[in-house]
Amino acid sequence: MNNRIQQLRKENKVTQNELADAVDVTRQTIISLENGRYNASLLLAHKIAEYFGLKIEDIFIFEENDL
Amino acid sequence: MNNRIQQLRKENKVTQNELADAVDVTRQTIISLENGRYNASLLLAHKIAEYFGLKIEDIFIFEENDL
DNA sequence: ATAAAATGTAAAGCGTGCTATACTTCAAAT
DNA sequence: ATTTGAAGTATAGCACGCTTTACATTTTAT
Repeated sequence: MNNRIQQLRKENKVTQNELADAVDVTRQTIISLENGRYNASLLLAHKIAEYFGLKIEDIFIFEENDL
Repeated sequence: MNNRIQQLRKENKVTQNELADAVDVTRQTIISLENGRYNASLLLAHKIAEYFGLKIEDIFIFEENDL
């Protein structure tokens, strides 16, 4: 599963630290999400979507391989 | 976090088994989700939303307590 | 009333989301 | 040139999503 977190972060000029604090996780979690090491939990996905004022499906990209 | 899975399932006359098969998890997983024992993963939430033709946020209800 | 289908409970085990800590690399600013 | 901030890597450890198996209860249909 891919996501647009890094892109949105840069568009909004937000650092990993700021985003991490805003959604209440560590910076490592944001790094790992951006670099595709694992998927967000539903709750974290929701917090991130809310932070950017978007829907979950607008940020997280579900592909065939995710089946 | 609450969800409308059971409600949607009954409205659409779908059994737990049918839904479980459709989204490729076990029946126990559906039961546990409906009874609030844990939250779905982002991927499972997406599959369930897709199954019912809805957005994730239309099915999973995020509350203040989920902070 | 009885059989079958649907829903539920319990518990052990595995993989992964997330934390915590520590160290590294690169870019920007002074 | 050196400091500072932002981004990255690595690793050990805990919590939870999900599976598996087995059994119990409730609902539906005949």
